[in-house]
Amino acid sequence: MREEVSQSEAKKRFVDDPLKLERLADFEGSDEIISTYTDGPFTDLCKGPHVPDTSYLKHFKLLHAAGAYWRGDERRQMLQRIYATAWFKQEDLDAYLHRIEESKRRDHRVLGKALDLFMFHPYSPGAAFWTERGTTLINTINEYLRELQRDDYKEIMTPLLYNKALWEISGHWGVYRDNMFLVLDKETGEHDFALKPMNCPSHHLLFASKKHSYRELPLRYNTYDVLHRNEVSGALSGLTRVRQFRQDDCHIYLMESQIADEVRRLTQFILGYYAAFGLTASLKFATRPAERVGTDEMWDAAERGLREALDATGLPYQLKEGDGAFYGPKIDFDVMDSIGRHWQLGTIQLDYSQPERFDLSYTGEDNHAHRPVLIHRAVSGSFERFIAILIEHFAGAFPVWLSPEQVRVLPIADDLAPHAAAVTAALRAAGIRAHLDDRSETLNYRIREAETMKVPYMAVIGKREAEANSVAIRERGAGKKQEVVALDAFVARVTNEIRTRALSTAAPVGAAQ
RNA sequence: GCUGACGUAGCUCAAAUGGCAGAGCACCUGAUUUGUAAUCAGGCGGUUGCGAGUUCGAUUCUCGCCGUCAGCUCCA
Repeated sequence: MREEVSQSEAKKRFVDDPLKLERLADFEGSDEIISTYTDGPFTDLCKGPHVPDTSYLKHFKLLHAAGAYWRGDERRQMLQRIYATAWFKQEDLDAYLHRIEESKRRDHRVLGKALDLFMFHPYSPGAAFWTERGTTLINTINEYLRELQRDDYKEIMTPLLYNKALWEISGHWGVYRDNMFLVLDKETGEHDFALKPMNCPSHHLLFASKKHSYRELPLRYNTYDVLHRNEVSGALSGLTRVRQFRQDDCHIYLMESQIADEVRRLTQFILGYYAAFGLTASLKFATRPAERVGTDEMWDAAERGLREALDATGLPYQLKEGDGAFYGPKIDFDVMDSIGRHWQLGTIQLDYSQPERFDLSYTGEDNHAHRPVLIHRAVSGSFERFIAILIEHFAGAFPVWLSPEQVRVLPIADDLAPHAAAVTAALRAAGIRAHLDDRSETLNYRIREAETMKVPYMAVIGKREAEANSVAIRERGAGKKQEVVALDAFVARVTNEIRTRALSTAAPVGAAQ
């Protein structure tokens, strides 16, 4: 039951509760309506709304308990917080719990170990070790990005370590030094160097190293360099929150008049990239935050430019007032995975500030120096986090083009191993990541292992197949349903799926006995 | 970083009230030659995360450190 009370009445009711009194004191003198809710013997101070009484909450489950700081301040006392979830219908509760279960089943930390993709070691907390299979996964994604960016982008590599003078120019030294890894310079005895936490300053140094004509713009530098951010230890979590990572980072130097066109291109580029993984994205437009650099005129121009560009794409987007970066407005890409979870991945950020700080310029048509506008762009965010999302999105069962191992060749008996080796070689020659498992284990054992490792295709080779130069294909998850096809046809089918980046395996290639 | 829980073989997990630490899988050896999700037998494998303290004795109790997890905070 809701009741609106006066300031003094509220104070009287919660006289034994110092925390509630503190909260009430915040409203002193304001016209905030103070409300309480009562259910049975329990009365709480709350803005609401609440359900009328707990009979509405028949379908609930307690989830977990944890400490939480009073008002989110780590210097304040810790309160016990109990998490629970409640739904109007049992089915809804079940569906929600099922989704939690499903998330657990797909946990990239568990699958990463089971599928032999990566590991962590206490000697380098927050930094992944990538196994051969995991490295293959990264490289495959990387190759795809390189292909997409081959024509219009200039891929560069810049140092990882910089003198603090650079970070003073960029402004990181003052505000973000605590989150940077500092390195001792033995000649000065000071921590004068730091590992880069982002790429932009180094890109600006390269840009500024020579004169640029307006004809070169937009100039797009992209990189996959390693970055380090010294996250607090308690924040680390699997691949989603790390200290060392790589971004598919890009900085675009351009004229104001080119913003709309560029943003449209970038948006299409990013959405197309997600689609290759079966991910759909929604767009968010974030405007000037309260704490920001630059003049209002600059922000007006930047927001107008970005907004017009966004409108020109014809795509729907959500407005997030005040959520922009301190140096400029941005478009964020919110991706939804196969079980309906949302992840913020890509971003397009307009920046008038850094070109100023780094005194960047290009020579215009009028033969005068002009300040370029800067766009920061990331597609996957970090590779580490993106791979974590992909692992959970696919539950480890990657489409063929992404799979670290695409085909496992299984001879039925030892005497077929030489032929199976030749088949493996033929698959590899066609650019297929194929492995031979000719251990003298039973066929069932080896099939089980290939299924467990989520290899998309098993090519079983018995006497009949060896004689006909065919393979008996078993598809991941398809059980006993096998299909015997000529080796050539199988090669054609797999290479085609790889080339087209098919998300699911193709329909049977038809008769090829 | 803060609060709490946890850390046992490569992995998943048992057990131990302070008194010789165990299984399955993996790995190795041998036998088996397999037609679509675990063949059989034997073997190897541990200062119970690290370091101190208490104790006749610590894997167990205490303290510190490292890491992981759940949250909080943070995320340029």
